[in-house]
Amino acid sequence: MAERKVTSLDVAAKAGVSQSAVSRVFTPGASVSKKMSEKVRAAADELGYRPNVLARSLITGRSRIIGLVVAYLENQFYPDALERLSNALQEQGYHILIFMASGTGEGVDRVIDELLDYQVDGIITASVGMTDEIAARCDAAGIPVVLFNRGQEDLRLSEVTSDNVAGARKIAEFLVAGGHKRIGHITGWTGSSTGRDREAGFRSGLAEAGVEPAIVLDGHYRRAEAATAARAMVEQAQVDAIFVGNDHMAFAVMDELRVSMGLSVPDDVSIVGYDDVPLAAWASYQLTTLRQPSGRMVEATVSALLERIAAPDTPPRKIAIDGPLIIRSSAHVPEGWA
Amino acid sequence: MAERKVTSLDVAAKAGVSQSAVSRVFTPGASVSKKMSEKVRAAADELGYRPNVLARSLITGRSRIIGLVVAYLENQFYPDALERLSNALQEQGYHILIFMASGTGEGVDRVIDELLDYQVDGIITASVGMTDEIAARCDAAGIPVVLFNRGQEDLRLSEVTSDNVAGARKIAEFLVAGGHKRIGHITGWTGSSTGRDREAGFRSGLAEAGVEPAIVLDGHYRRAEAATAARAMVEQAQVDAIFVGNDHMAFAVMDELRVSMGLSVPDDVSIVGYDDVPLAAWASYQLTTLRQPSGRMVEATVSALLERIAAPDTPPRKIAIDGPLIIRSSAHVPEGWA
DNA sequence: GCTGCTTTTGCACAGGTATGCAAAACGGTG
DNA sequence: CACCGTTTTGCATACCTGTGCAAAAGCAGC
Repeated sequence: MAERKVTSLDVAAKAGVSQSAVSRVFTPGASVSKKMSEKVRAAADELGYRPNVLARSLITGRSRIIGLVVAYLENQFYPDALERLSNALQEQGYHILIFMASGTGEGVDRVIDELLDYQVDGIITASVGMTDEIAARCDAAGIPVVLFNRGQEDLRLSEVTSDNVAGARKIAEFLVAGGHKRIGHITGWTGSSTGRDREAGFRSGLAEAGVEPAIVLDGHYRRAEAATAARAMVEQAQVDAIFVGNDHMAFAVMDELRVSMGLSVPDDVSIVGYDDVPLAAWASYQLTTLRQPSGRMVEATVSALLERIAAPDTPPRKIAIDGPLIIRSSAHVPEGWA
Repeated sequence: MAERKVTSLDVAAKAGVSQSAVSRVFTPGASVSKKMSEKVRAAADELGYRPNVLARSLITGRSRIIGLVVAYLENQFYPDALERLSNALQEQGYHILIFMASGTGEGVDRVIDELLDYQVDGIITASVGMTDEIAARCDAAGIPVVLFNRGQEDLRLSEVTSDNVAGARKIAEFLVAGGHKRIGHITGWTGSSTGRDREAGFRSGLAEAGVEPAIVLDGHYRRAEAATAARAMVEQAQVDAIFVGNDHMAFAVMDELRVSMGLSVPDDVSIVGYDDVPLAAWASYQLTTLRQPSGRMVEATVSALLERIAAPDTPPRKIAIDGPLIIRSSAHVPEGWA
């Protein structure tokens, strides 16, 4: 009952030609006469033949598989990016082998090893870093890596982020112009480049206006910690505005302030996020936030990756894409900023 | 500069043994002496050797890759399920090749063909159906398929859903007990089994209490259509409660009613959803909803799939898992239901 | 029909691994 | 040491395809 797999040899026999002829018919750009092509395709269709991609990769050395490592999908930014990435790569004939790396460090390395076992043509990590050792491994194996939404000093790795420093600076200007006097910041995880860059940009933006942040707490990109931090900021530091390190946390902050504490956003406290995930535009939140242009970030990621797959000698690229501030109603809007 | 890939032959040469010995050392359950194992592993470590999974699958006929087809990731239920699926399969040594099939029908078939090209060991589709033809193809190729959160009459396909009929009936009872007189229903897409089953269960639950739905409109599982439908229900049919076909649409409905129309939920209109995605528990929504136990659904999906991979003669299974009604504050709570 | 040129085809091999089978090594007993 | 039963090892082959090379076929012109 287990139907034997139909191979190119079966097709060749049926069509009365050689196996290599069959192979050529299914290899774009190979030399085949029209008559041969028709004969072979007819036989193939009849038998239901399709080339075995795995066997093909074994000989070409290209699997057309891209490994994707992602930490968690709770933050809507990542499923959104995943969907775009998958579509973009599918269009180029590549496919995504997906791995969850819940932890950082240890777990990630094991996961990347498994990816390499699958002979992937390239690796994308979403908001996940790599150890030096594993970066060296990928480099030695000739497999290009692109960090998506995460930076790392390593020169062997490409990276695509938004311009976090400039973006956060823009937010600082916006809040200062809004007349806020006591401004707090809930950082993303300070162990991540995005978290650090946004904090740095924000501080420098404030400093330019001669302002100090009233209070800065680490939110670790987690809802619960962000909510706790927000409460502390209001109760202990009397902030009138908070820049939250990403939208995902900002929603928790808004919930905590409005629902649990009975405050008004933005009348009592202005909230600004970072990412502009789809949720930010929902009527319940109307979050003012800095947009990470995920469409363009994905484009850049894909082209940086494919470029290095096609020409391995191309040096890795570090790309930072600028994004606009999307003004909604979670923060007081200064004159002339509408 | 392109480092040659290190193969089992290289390791064999270095360790002074045969290639088959190396293979056996890396094949669990093969006959190898302790000394041999140590010698080979030492050489392998030194060279950085890891078995080529693709070459292995070519000969074993098992790729340890599972194909996952998913329509869209905007509804939080799916990223959540994807994360669980990936973790569960990873634990069993399987990995996920992911495909987006935005459209239905035509597009899905092409995508599944591509999956088959990759010699996947099994296929999971999330909220995506299959044509007869492609189901036959998978069956002929001996590749088990599990429909996740979607039913289909086809006997060759396994399926795992929540018990949509019973769940929706529970919701009907709840709303009737709550004293609602004019109850509306925004269906999920009526072209899907989940949409139809929920509608049927809901209608039968109402009927049992001698109640007719005041109005039923198709929301197509889309936010915009659900919002429009909700407005129509209130303005034209004066409903005092709406059962919305899934949480994803329910959030849009709540936004429309509360923010755009200035109504109170649940004082003016009670809202009940279906899924219990994480968002439903957020303070801004506090959505009363029927929980689809995604943890157990994923477990069932994985075991149904692996079971058929291990023993191809096992018949496909149709599994419907019961879920509890999670009572929060988006709907009036009848006496004794707390 | 013959020559020279271009296109098409077949042959044979390679890519990296797992596995059946037979030969070799091992270990214990008399 | 010879014997026999059990492990362990190596040899050879298979999995399915792409591709370099040489042979064959096609074609145009005389």
